This record gives sequence, structure tokens and C-alpha cells, in this order.
Amino acid sequence: MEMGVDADQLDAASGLLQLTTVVQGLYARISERHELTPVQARLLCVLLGGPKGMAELAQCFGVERAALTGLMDRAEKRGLAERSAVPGDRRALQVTLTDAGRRAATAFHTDVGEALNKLIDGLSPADREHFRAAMAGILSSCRSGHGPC
Amino acid sequence: MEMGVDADQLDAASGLLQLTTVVQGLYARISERHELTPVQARLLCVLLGGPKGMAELAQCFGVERAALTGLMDRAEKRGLAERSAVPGDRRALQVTLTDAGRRAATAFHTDVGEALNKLIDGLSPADREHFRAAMAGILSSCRSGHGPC
DNA sequence: TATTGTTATACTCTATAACTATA
DNA sequence: TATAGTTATAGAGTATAACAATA
Repeated sequence: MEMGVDADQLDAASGLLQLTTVVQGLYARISERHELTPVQARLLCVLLGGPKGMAELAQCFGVERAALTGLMDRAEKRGLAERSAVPGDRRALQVTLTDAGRRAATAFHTDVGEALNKLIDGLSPADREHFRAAMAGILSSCRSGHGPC
Repeated sequence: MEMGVDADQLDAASGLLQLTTVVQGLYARISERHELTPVQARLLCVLLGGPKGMAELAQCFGVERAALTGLMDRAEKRGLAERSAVPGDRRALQVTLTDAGRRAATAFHTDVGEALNKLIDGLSPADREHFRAAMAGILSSCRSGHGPC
């Protein structure tokens, strides 16, 4: 691997922490640019994968169902997502993106992807592929692959 | 590089996003275990590097000075950190850890380090070093190295 | 009884604007 | 005037507990 000359004296744990901070900051900055909070942006992106129930969204966000109510109240007030009845179950609600919500989600998602790709622009193609594979390995070992997210 | 068989079909941008989510979640879980919010935990860890002024902390957290007041009010109420006068400047305050705060910060920091190292446990030593160097390269290219954090 | 979603309440974190005191 | 920090106010996000309606 082609080592950057000043790319040392940083252990992996600190690197992960700092990298996380950078990505979080980037996500927050792009959210703001799209007039979204990071949580609202994430909500829209999850819904890009198709309609979801409230409980399903709560589980996927790792929050209580009650938190989703407020989240969706705000998303709905802004015309980005909607709650609608589910034919087979009169308790349940189905959350879907509005057209505006889908446009916002797509635009946001594109910008985040660009920014993240720019982040790894400095790596050589071989290093980039190593890095990608390492992340995939880490993720596959720590996520049991349960859930709709 | 030794490729995991199921470590594919994940692009680098998604990987970064998911890795960030995993690290955030891990950080939040450990914070909770130590009866800290993630932000309070981060505050203590920054103070482990030595006393800081309020404005300095605000800049380092990327928040307004007013937000630090509330943050420190809560940290002080819990006996984790203290504000004290600065000899040369009667406007300024110096924030330091209490003994309890230092113990909490150290214990938290240790646990986070362990968890993060466990995260990359599955990588071979060579892959781990590649990964570490790649992160260092990314970080050195995106942080101008300004600031006390 | 269990599940879906909501309401009520309280707390943390954050921004903005206006303020005090000091430099 | 500029800087350090605070107060007041508002809003987002979250948890807990209690509730309603449906399964």
C-alpha cells in the first residue's frame, strides 16, 4: 500500500472515532443545505426504500414508537411524508414519501454520496478497494442482518 | 488482501455511512452504560486533554457559546467538571475535570477504545494496518489541522 | 392479552438574540 | 469596539408512562 507520509501516529480506534465525526459533520452540513435536520434526512432516505409502518421505523431508528409520532408530525407538516391507513389492519399506519419528499430524499442522497466519494478521492484505486472491503468485513461481522434498514 | 466471501456488493459511500452509524451506536451505548449522554461523554474526553475555555470548547464542538453554558451547567451539577477563574482575564473561565470527572472520562475512554478495537478484530493484522493507514490518509486530507481537539 | 399508534410530561441539546462585564 | 460568558426563548429529538383502538 502506498503510505502517505503524514498518515501515521494514529491508532485505529482514534481513526474510527475521528472518521465518524467527519462523516457525521458532513451529513449534518448537507442536511442543513437541504433545509433538513439530520434525523429528518435519514427518515426520508429510509422511506426511499419503500413504505414502512411506524413501529418498523422506530425499530429501524432504534427509538421508541412515541418518538416516531413527533418525527412524523414534523415531516407531515412539511409535506415530505404521509401516514395512510393499511387495508388489512385498522391499527396500523403506513408511512410513504410525498412527491416533494421523494425529490428531497433523492437530492440529499445524491449529495451525500458525492461528498463521501470525495472523501476517499485521495486514495489510490487499490487502496480504495481495500478500504471498501475492510468496511464491508467489519459491517458484516457486527450486524446480524436483522431489520428493514 | 484476504477477502471475506460476503464482504461485497457494498459501495464505499454506503459503507462509510453504515460504519458511522455503527460507531455512533456503540458510542451511545457505552455512554449510557456509564450514565452519560454522548455529548457529556465527549465533553469529558476533550477535557482529558487539559483545561479549556468555554469559547474554545464551543469551537471544538462546533456549537454556539450559549450551548456550552447549558452543557457545563449539567456537567457541573453532576460534579464532573468545574468552571474556575482565569488569573489574567477576568472575563474568561477555565473548565477542568473534577476527580470524579476524570475517573468517568478515563473509564469511558477505555471502554470505547476496547469496543472499537473489537470492531476491527476480524481483520487480519495486515488488513488492519491497511485500514488504519487509509483512515489516517482520509483524515489528514480533510482536516486542516486547526483547533484544539 | 398483545400490538399499533398516540398523548402527556420531562429532559437534553441546539440556535438566535439580547445582555453584562471585561479587554 | 471586540471578546467571554450568560440569560431568555424556541424548537428538535428522545424517554417514560398511561392511554385508545384493534387484533
